[in-house]
Amino acid sequence: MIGRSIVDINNYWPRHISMPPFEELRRRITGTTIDELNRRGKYLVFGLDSGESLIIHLKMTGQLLLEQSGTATPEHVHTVILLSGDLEIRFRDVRKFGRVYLTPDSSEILGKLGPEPLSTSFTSELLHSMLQNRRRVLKPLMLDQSFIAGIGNIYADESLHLAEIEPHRISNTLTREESRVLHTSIRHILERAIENGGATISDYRQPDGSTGEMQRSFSVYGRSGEVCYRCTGVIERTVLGGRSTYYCRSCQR
DNA sequence: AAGAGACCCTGGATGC
DNA sequence: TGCATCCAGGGTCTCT
Repeated sequence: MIGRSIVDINNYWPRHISMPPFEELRRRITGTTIDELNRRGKYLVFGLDSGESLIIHLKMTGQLLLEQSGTATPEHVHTVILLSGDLEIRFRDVRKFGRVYLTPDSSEILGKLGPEPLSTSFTSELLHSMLQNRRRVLKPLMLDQSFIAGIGNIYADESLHLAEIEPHRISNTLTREESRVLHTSIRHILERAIENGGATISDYRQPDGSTGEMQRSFSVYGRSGEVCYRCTGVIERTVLGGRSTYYCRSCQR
């Protein structure tokens, strides 16, 4: 996509476009060229030669498909960005939770995000001090994108299990050693998830259409009633912060 | 400050 | 087979 110009944009589900209003967004991106592609947390950032950023969040079921114009369009494509060279970016999104933003200042959208967990500046000491400065239930805090950017429900549970830490723990009760282990675990799980092409439970696909394989490596997610791989405990499901939470009561403390 | 619950949506799985 | 209910990888908003 880099180097291609944006010829036009079509939208069939108005709420997909978060800001600005669609016709204004259309006017401002038509004729621009995609200079760079970046990611921040769970947001995809298209840097345009106009200086503006086109930002997309896929939420639960969003997919970006780069395909030739004129080819069969799958169901649930709500926004299409037409590129030079008869290519188009099709934003397919069954549940319609995804969003598109255009802004001259990407910090307007990304400014509230916490640190990138895989960056060198995200150290164990930083995580520990961040945890000490809050008094919140740990698992929902890990899902708070303004605390750390990019951790989702699956990887929060998997990280906590690897770290042998109970998801209901209050953040400022973690010892320095526990913070260190959690830090290592988060990084380990995210790196393995990337290596494995993400987790396909139902909708997620890699850019080439293939499924991810990380779901094969789940230790707790979706395993309620099954035996823990590390001890003799049984994985339980509970709800924390409104989200399914899987953990082993006997080895996560 | 932080937690609970509603809400945004569609579709698949399960139970009766 | 049909219908109701629950659940889902995310995130925002209101109320308390």
